[in-house]
Amino acid sequence: MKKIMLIEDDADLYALLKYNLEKEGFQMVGAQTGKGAIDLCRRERPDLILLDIMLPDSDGLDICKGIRARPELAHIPIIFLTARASEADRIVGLELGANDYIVKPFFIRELIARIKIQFRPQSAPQRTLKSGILELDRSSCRVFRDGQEIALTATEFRLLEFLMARPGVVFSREQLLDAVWGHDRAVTDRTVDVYVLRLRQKIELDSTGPGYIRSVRGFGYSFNEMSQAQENSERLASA
Amino acid sequence: MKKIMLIEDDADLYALLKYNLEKEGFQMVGAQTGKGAIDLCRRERPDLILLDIMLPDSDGLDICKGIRARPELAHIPIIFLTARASEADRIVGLELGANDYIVKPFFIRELIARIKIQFRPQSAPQRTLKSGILELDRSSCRVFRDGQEIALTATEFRLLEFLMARPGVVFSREQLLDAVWGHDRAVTDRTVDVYVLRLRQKIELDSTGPGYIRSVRGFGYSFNEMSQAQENSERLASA
DNA sequence: ATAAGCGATTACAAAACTGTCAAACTCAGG
DNA sequence: CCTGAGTTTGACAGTTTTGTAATCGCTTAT
Repeated sequence: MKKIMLIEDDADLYALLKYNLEKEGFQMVGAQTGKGAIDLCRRERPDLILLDIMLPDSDGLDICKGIRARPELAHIPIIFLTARASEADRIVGLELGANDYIVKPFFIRELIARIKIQFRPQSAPQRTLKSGILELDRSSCRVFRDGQEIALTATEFRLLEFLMARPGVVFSREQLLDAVWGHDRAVTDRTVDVYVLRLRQKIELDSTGPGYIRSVRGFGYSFNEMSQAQENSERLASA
Repeated sequence: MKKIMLIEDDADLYALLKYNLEKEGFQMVGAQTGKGAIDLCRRERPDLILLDIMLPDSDGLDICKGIRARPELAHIPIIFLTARASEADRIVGLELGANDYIVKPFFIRELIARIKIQFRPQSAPQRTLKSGILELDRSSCRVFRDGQEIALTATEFRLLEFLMARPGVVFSREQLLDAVWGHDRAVTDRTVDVYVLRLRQKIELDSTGPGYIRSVRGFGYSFNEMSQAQENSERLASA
């Protein structure tokens, strides 16, 4: 459960937000004053801070700055809630390290949606390609079969990566040369055959039956799409 | 340099945004139509998408859904630009996976600030990086192996810092030059080899077997991810 | 059945890559 | 101005990777 710290001096708005956000499943802690907000933060370690800019005793912008300056708190997302709608106010707020800036009056449901965005795991760009027990990790340039690393050369890796990223699609030798070797390269298309062979020798479990790479007579090659059933049976075969 | 894709049918607004964002240092690509936006995305691989919701030929919400549905594009942040200001519209947009929702008319500078938020590294950089008995302290610019300080030069330190902060990820010599030496620097990529050599001489325990820095033939170098088991055995070996 | 066409396989020489070394260069401080 | 640490380049050798040609073997069409 996520813990949200709410710093807001208007008692009505404070209560309204507390009620609605608790109903949404958040754990709320907070203060109606800016004094000691950073210490409170250090004690409570909230997952997000909702911060009013105009507080009676201190400036929300200063609190934001203070939080961003402490390494142990700096990562906490901050959302400003404020009536200051001028361009300058917005820019300052956002450039001070806030993650969002919501102008009063606002819709509660929009606030909730924007809070959830902060908690949304921003999915990393697809790191790994998987098919059955075969796994290709783009960032580390490694390939695993059933958890065991398979050593591939750079060209082999790029070819496999290209095909695995587009399962089922058939590519001519020329297309593969363009994609993997580069448009300018002057390379015989028979070269592709050799690399497909080398890949097969390294990644296929056995030479009987259809494997990962499919030859399409007269057209080229493709990476075999695997149905769930096939994937399962293969996983068994390797065990 | 970050690449932004702008999909906006209003020619005036399109030109205005293109001009201002290019001035801000972003590389702009775009379309004034929603048709084929996803294909364009796949080709261009932008780092962020600015998306008008009301397009003459298609719905921005559908485009957003389509992008979130493709694994290779799903990670790209999307900011909606729209005149639809109703609560329902905002909620739908945000819950569809958009990262921000800006209502027209808006301030260009606010848009820029909100774009920069998307590019901001979300988690605070760690003060110290550790891997096995190797420890790098960013604030004091020092490196320790098993508590014992290792003297590194500034460039050696930056290279090690860059690699240690991204364990397992392979970088080409060119990427390393960009990151450690700076984009402008005119330096041969053989320089990287020499620094890797020197780093290895300084930080590796012995020259047998794989150490901290992995050479990936044909690609570049990476810092070896260490499993807990490896870390422990290494700690023993050094004791 | 036969020939033609195409993919699979093998072997080999050329090219590329990395680790290493030593020399040249830069630049700040004494 | 000299010195020395830090940086960069070029060269070299050992190894791996790469592309090609030649051959084999299967499939298809005649």
